Amino acid sequence: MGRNYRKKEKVDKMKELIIKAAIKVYAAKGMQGIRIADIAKEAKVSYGLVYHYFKNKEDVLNAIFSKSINIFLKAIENTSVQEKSLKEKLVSITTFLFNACRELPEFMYVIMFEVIWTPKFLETRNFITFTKAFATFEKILIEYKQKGELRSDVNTTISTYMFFGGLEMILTGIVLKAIPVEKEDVFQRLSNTFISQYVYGLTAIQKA
Amino acid sequence: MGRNYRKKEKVDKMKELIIKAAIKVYAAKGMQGIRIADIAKEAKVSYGLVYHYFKNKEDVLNAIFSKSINIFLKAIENTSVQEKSLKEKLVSITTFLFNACRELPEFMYVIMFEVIWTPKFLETRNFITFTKAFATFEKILIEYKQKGELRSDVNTTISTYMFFGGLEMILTGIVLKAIPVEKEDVFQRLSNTFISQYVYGLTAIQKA
Amino acid sequence: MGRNYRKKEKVDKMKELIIKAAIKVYAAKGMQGIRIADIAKEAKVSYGLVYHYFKNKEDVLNAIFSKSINIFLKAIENTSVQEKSLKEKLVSITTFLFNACRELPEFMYVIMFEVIWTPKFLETRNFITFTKAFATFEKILIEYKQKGELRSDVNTTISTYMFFGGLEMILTGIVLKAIPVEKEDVFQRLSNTFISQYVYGLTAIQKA
Amino acid sequence: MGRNYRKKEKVDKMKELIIKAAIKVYAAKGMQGIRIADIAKEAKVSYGLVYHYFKNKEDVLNAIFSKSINIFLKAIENTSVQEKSLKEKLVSITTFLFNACRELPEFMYVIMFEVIWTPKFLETRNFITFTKAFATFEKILIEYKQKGELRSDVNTTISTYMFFGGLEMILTGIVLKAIPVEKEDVFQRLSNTFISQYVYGLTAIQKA
DNA sequence: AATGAATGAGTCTTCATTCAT
DNA sequence: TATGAATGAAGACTCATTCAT
Repeated sequence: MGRNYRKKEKVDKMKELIIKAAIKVYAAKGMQGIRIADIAKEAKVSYGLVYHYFKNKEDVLNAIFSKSINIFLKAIENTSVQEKSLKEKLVSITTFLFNACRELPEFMYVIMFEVIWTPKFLETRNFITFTKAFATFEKILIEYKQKGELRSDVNTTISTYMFFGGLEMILTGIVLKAIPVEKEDVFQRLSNTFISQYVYGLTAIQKA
Repeated sequence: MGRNYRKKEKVDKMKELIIKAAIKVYAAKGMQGIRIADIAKEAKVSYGLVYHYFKNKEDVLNAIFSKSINIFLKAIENTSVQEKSLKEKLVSITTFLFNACRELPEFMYVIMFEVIWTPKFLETRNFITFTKAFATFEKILIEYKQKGELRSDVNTTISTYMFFGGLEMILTGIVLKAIPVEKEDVFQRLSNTFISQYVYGLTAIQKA
Repeated sequence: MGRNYRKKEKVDKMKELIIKAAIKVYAAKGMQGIRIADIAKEAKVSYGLVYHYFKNKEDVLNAIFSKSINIFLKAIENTSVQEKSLKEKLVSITTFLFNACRELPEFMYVIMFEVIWTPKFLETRNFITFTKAFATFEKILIEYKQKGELRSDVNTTISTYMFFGGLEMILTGIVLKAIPVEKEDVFQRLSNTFISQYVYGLTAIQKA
Repeated sequence: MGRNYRKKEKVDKMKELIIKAAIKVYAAKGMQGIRIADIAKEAKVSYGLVYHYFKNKEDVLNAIFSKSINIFLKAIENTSVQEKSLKEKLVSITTFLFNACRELPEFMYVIMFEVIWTPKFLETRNFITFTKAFATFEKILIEYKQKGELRSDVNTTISTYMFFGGLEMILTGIVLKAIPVEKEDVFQRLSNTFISQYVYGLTAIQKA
């Protein structure tokens, strides 16, 4: 049992190694450009070895996605269970993702870019995973709407899509350097600005 | 001259035919799956002919993008010159894109999905095209902010990204049927809901 | 009859035009690189027209060869019938080819380079044409050998091959600019040197 | 180290195998006709493997040339360092090439035919390689000319070109069976005849 | 476990040739 | 006669995947 445990640990470590390399390649070359040979090179193993740990290329791609999406899911799920005001929850998610964008840009790249929208992926459980994340978020909105803290005409589904869509686009802008981020504190300010705009939209009382 | 005119017309017609076919294939199979042979089949021409009108595969891909992105750009540019209230302008753009989504779903697919975010494209002028569209939109916001119609702490850049990000995500949801649209009038309602949420965010006076 | 004559004249003129263009392309790109489209472009006609005047590509290639080789053959045949000393005859041929090399470098290129040695051509009558040229030259040597003007151990076949081989290599050197020819008169000197070496050999001290 | 040595040995052996096959195909079909698929078939490997050992077709072609030309270069270089009379040196080179022609006809084919004269090759270092070979040979002539053993009006450059041009043409004639060689000893006689003609020229009665 | 040699299906791309106008 | 649009066979090249060592 101890031996098997060790073995499994080794396997996981190798898988991890390969996935990390794969994500790097992915971020650099995109869905089209990703090649098993490049992943192996990046991971400094032979490409034959990749097939020891993964069934085939699609299996690697799925692993990339799973690994990346989990960061994203964790951010939302952790938030939803903590007792906080709506704004605090949004700040929590947003901050998490902004930080991830700074610290794990490659992972964010994967989340934001192609994998998500590739037809192949849309047909599989990956899309379902994403849908779940959206649903988890929407539950938060629904809860606060029922409490009467949101305008009654807010459509929680639309608002959910706007949240992630807006956030994704901003993060994209940052990753692509279309939105410049010279200093560390700019992240904080961008995050605040985003949330203000979003929350006002949800809660505001129409100007008379 | 008349002859040359006719000829150019014919060439354009053929290019159009091939691009349309390419977009269909693209929407169906994605960036990875697109093959010259399929495009030719879809267009009901030989694949040799594709090379008569386009230099190579990348050239076709660029044409797909140009054609698609233009729909998007037109919507924004037309709007910016017309004299309307901010909300009217947003309605104009949004309505246009919602309609496009219904009437030309394949084009919208291309705009929203992979092409945009493929590393190759991000390196080229395509990203610049996008950036321009964003800048055009931001000008509208800046104008109204200067008129004092927006909250003073609105960051027009962030708001621009939120507009397109949110809109894109909703349209994506619709295209992927994650957001159901049974009846025609639902489009109108979704559009209104989106704009309300967005405009309140921009203009609202904080609840006391 | 007059009409047909005119017509034939026109056809020949067009064929000539195309062959000349073909030779240029050939000299520039070699056997591998030659394309009907390039020939047509060089001749400033449509590539469809090439097929009016030639059955197919091979037909054009054969025409290139025939046209080029004829220059070569003429030089030898004209010489052989004129009453001259051996050396005069050799001078005549050599001078002619040196001049051709200067005035029609592209034709010489074709003669000297690939066409001749391409397996396809070696199988056809082209090789025979060449063999005939050699035989014509050898007859001259045989004649003078019988007159006792050549050493008795001269092998006329070998000497024939040496003549054309040596001459070809020198012309090649000139065409490829490995042998520099700054001034016009260098041609004459090279020609003389070649013939001296051919007729008298290398050695300073003559056998008694 | 032992392992790496073995590995490199294996790689070289495979490259050798493929080049040999390529030369055979080349000799049979010429520059135009050579196809990776045929090389692979001839070598009894998959064509994918050819790309394992060579970057692309051109790389294979270059290898063919390098391999072939080396035989030729060795013959000249070895000769130049050995202390012998001029005639002995010429015999040495000639004999070597005549033997090569008999024993490795395909290599000789490559040396003599297309590769050398293909524009692509003429632009690259291949032509330089050839030029070097010629220069090496010319040095021998220069040396003997300075010793006063050659006629003072001998142009060593021209004589060099004549040597290789003549030799090449004879070997070509043999390879193409235009010069018949029924028995082994004919080679020797041809070789002697060639050298005599080269050294002593054609003429029976020497100029005083 | 690890390597990378070997395979070959899948695609892009070129270009000779045909044919409608 | 002249054009060039249209065709598709041919071949280079890539790369996921297998397998012997």
